[in-house]
Order: sequence, then structure tokens, then C-alpha cells
Amino acid sequence: MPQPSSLTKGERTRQTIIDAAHTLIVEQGYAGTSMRQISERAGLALGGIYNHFPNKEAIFVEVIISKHPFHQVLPLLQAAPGDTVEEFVRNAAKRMIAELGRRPDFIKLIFVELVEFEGRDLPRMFQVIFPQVLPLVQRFQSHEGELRPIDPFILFRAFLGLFISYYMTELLLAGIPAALKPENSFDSFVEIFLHGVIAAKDN
Amino acid sequence: MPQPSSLTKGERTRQTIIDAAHTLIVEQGYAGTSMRQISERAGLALGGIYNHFPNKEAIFVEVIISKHPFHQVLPLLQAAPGDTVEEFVRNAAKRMIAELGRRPDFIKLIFVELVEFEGRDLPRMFQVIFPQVLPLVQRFQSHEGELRPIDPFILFRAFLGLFISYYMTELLLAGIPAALKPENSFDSFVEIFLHGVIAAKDN
DNA sequence: CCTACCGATCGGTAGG
DNA sequence: CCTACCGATCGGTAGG
Repeated sequence: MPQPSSLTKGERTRQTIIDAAHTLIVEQGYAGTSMRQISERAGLALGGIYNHFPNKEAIFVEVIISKHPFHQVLPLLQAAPGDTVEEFVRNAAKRMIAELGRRPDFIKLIFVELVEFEGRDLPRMFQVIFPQVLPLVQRFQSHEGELRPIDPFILFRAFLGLFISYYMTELLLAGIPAALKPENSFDSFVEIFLHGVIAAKDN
Repeated sequence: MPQPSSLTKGERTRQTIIDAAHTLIVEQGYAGTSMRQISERAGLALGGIYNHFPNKEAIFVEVIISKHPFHQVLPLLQAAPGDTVEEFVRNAAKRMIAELGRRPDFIKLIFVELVEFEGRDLPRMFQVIFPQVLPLVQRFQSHEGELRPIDPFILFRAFLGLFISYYMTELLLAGIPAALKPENSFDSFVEIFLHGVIAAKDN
């Protein structure tokens, strides 16, 4: 959400173009979205776009970088409370799944990046993202005592994977009769993960 | 892999078109692939395609149905040996990860279906797939004694999710310095899953 | 199954 | 920032 008041007119127009492109690309993919559609949605003439971006791909690169899920997701995870790993994971999971429900575009953006751009921008993305990942890895690390011996980076990766696997299988199994789908599936996913990583209690 | 000798000429041409479209769509997406590219790769004139398919979308529907990862993956899982859940999971995981390495197109096909077709074909897909899923669910069910109390369908879903989460995070974290990536990450994923689902032993 | 074509739309630009 | 345009390419078809 841009704050028009703090931006110059040119910056506002630029942001409008990025927002328009983001919406369309998530709905139709990159190749399926035309510069004319973007210009219409942004409320200017086709030629006007080229005052702000040299070409179509440059718009996408801006979209993928500024709208990347990690920007919302990582701060969300960092802010999750919890004095033990178990509490933290439960809280973080609850927040994540709520956010994913609110933003179905998250996965689609990643798909477009992976298929239509073959992940070309991922290395650059990661430079921006990495400083935010580190404190999460360390948060697991500082609770080593509660955990089975697992490399903390793998732990973080499996933690991320928990959401990805839930969300992807949700999409993939969309065709399944609802009667077969147990309620609270996500809670079960969280329990499996917790049992998988937390050391057996001594008592 | 088609067997030309057992097909009529028309069927062979049709298959050639599907194969060509599959390759191109996985590389460039659906909207990014033109009918002319498909015709060139299949070795016939543009107009010739329309003797076999009414339009572009019909080709994709055939591609997604006949090349869907589940066709390779489910038989692979079913054939995995193992008298206990633990053995089965380890064997199945080994086979799956080898197959995923061999067929990077798997995930891309799913992405195209999900983004460019909004999962429209998934319900129909699932009708074809479901009979193959059932025996796998039952296989978990028949070893209930070894497992924590988890709905067998969720168990299957989490099992599928194990591969998806490993593979997706592998792609997503592609930008990361290799020095930070622990070796044998996949084995760790399998261990976390096993600890998550297998009941604590009595001894 | 090919040739030759259709109208529509594409990304991008010149010129103001 | 818009108007008017460029050549190229798109999905699809008629006619043989």
C-alpha cells in the first residue's frame, strides 16, 4: 500500500504501474499480461509506461522484488511470540496460515518467477532477504536444548517447508471430495513437524 | 515415451504434437509458447496441428493430463518395498528424490496448471488419480500400530508434502551461498518426518 | 497435411 | 504524458 502523500508524482505513477502489473501478472502470468493491460489498469496511456520503465521485463523485476512474499512473511515470523520452540512454532504457524489465506497471490508470484523467469532473480532476491532469515535461524539455535540434533539451517528450511507443503497439497488436492478431507489438517501438519523436531522429554 | 510401432500414423503425429507442446510449455509457460513453435518442433505446418486439436488450450489439457507427475510418481511410491513404515518411507523417499532430479519438469507443469489455468483441470485430474492414491493411504493405515494417531489421509498428504517442501525450498534457496547449505539435507527432512509420524518405541 | 491468408494484438518508439 | 504509428507475431481458417 503506497502512501501517496510522501511520494513525488512520478514516484506515485511508478508505484501505480507496479501495483497494476502485480495484480495482472499474478492472475495471468507474465507472458499472458500485455503492456496495454497494465497501462489501462494503471490509468495512463501505453506510451506513458516507458517514462518509468525501459521495457516489460523491468516492470516484472520490480514486481518480484518489491512484492515478494518474504517481505511480509519473515517479519511476521520474527514477531511471533513464544518462550519455547513449541510455543513459537504454534504461534508462527497460526500467523502464517492466516496471512497465506489473505494473500493467495504469494504462491503464484513464486510460480511465475520460477517458470517464466527460471528463477533468474532469486540470487539477487536472496541478498536482500538473507539478513532477515538469519535471526530466525538463530532463534532455533538458541533453543537447541529443546530440539533433536538438527542443523539449524535445515530446521529453518523444514519450518518454511511446513507451510509450503500444506499450501501446495491444499491446491493440488483441490479436486478431492470434501468428505475425505479431515478438518484441522493444518493442526496435524504442525503436530507432525513438532514431534519431528522436538527432543523427547525426560520426564 | 511413445511406442510408434503400435500407433497409427495419426496417433503418432498427435503424440508428437503433445510431446513438443510439453517440452515448450515447461520451458516457457503456456502463454509464452506459440502454436508456430509447437508446429516447428513437431515437424509439421501450423495448419496441420488443427487436424489433431481444435485449439491451443486443448493441447495443453492433453499435456497436463497425460504428462502429470502423478502418473510417474504414484506407481513409484506403490512399488517401494518395506515391511515397516520406516523402511517404506526411506525407500520411497530415495526413489522419489531420484525421480525428481531426473524430471525437473514435474514442478513446472504443476505451476503452469496452477497459475495459467487456475487449477481448472485439477478436479478432472483427480478422478483419474484417486484410485492410485487409495492403496497408498491404506498402506499407511495397515501399519497403524507403528504410527502416532494421525488420520491416514493426512499422513499421505504430509508424506507428499515432504517431497514438495524439500524440492520447493531447494528452488527458493537457490540463491544462497553453498557454504551455508548442509549436506544430506534431504536425509534430515526424512528423519524429521519419520520422527514426526512414528510412535515412540516401547523398549 | 500444406499454403496462404485473416484480423487482432503484441512490445516498443517518434514526435510533440 | 499522449497520439499515432511501426514491424512482428499471435491464434486460427479456407481451400485444396
